Amino acid sequence: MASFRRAPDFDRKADMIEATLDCIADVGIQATTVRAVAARAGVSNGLIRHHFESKDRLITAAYRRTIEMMSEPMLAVMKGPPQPAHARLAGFVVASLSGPNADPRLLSLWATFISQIHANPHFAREHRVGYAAYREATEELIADVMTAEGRIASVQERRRLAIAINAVIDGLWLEGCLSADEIDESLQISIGLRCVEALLGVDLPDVRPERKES
Amino acid sequence: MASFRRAPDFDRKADMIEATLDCIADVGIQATTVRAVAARAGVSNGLIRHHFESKDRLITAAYRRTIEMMSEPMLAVMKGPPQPAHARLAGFVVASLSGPNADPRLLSLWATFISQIHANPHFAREHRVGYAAYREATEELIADVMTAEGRIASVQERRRLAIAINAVIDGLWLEGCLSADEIDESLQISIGLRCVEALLGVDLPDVRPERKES
DNA sequence: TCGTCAACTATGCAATTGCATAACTTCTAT
DNA sequence: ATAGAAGTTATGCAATTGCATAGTTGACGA
Repeated sequence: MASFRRAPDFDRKADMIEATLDCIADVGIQATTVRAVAARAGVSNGLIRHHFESKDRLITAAYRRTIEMMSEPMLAVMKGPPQPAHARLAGFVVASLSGPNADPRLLSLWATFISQIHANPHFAREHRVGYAAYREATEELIADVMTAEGRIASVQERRRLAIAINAVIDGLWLEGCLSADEIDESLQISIGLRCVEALLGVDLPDVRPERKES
Repeated sequence: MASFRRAPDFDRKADMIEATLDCIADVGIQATTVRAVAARAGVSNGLIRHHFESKDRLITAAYRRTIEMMSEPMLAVMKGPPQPAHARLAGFVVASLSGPNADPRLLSLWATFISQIHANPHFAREHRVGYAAYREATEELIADVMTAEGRIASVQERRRLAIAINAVIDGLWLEGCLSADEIDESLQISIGLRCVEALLGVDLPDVRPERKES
């Protein structure tokens, strides 16, 4: 029979998940069949079934990976080098609206999963968990800024602000991805920063998006 | 053969589009087959093919209908009774975040189509046209407010503001629909109004969401 | 009344799809 | 070495799906 090479070092499961995401982003969820994913991953279709209990599990894994990608800016800010609170918040805004996050491909993926949230309990779970963590992190950022300002915000107030700020960032991200060819990225960023400043009643430092290492 | 009733009065094509939307919102785009739609519409599956050139056309028609629904608040404000500019803008914000627009079902539909925009040229077209009209209307609202304030905004400035305001509203809408059971609608509205005020540097009148006639 | 056209149903088919199964290959522990 | 476990391929099947086709029914003008 045909020969093959094993891939014990780099995880082939991750390859398949990546192929799934490519497939969904390129041709949509409907055309994302087990065979199509297998072809992209360069493996036989049987192998997918070997690594994933079912197609649904594969797609769910792809969703989890998407959430992971989208949470990266937040994680980078939270776990990065210590910074003043204001700079951290500004950095979060910038990272959310530029770099890998500003990719239309990511929007396609996100929209695909969001659209199925209420039709697929697995998705609903992944979403709930991911979003809660996201909002809590935002609340923490806000609380730090408030503390640095010498102000005190109640729990409700912090939550309200977190909702508002997340909404603004999400909306700008959405618009930026949807018309990536028309809308200037740095414009989105400055709008985002200005909105956050207005919502919190603070001044944020001018942060430039980091240049990616080539 | 089985008997049937003709429906010349009310448009059966619209019925099928509605059934398609129900189907997509309920069970997702993948489970939205011609047969499933036909069953929901209470017709034979052959009839769908009779009225629509292909399944793709049916889905595209459903997308157009969705855009139509989402544009309704804007249309209502633009074509409604004459109001002061500030009230019109406020009314637009409120209508966008409450009433039929705050329905999670609408989010599912929107996300479904958005996710396929770049995989389906028909969708891309529908989206581009619909969104351009939407942003232009927002720009008009903004220009009117500026005029009423005795201020003058350049074309670039108006466009920038329209992008920002649309982003804020979209983001709040998104968040509201995604966690409709956790987030208070009137809170979203007040956040939206406050953001718009901050972005434009104006005060908006306090507008309550209109009670729908029962 | 009757013919004719559009609305509508019923049925079938070729292609696709998720999944199962069996066979083969590589790796690793002993 | 060697056996067994795990990775991998190839193949097949039952179910589904979009679409085509043929036939049936109702509306309506002449």
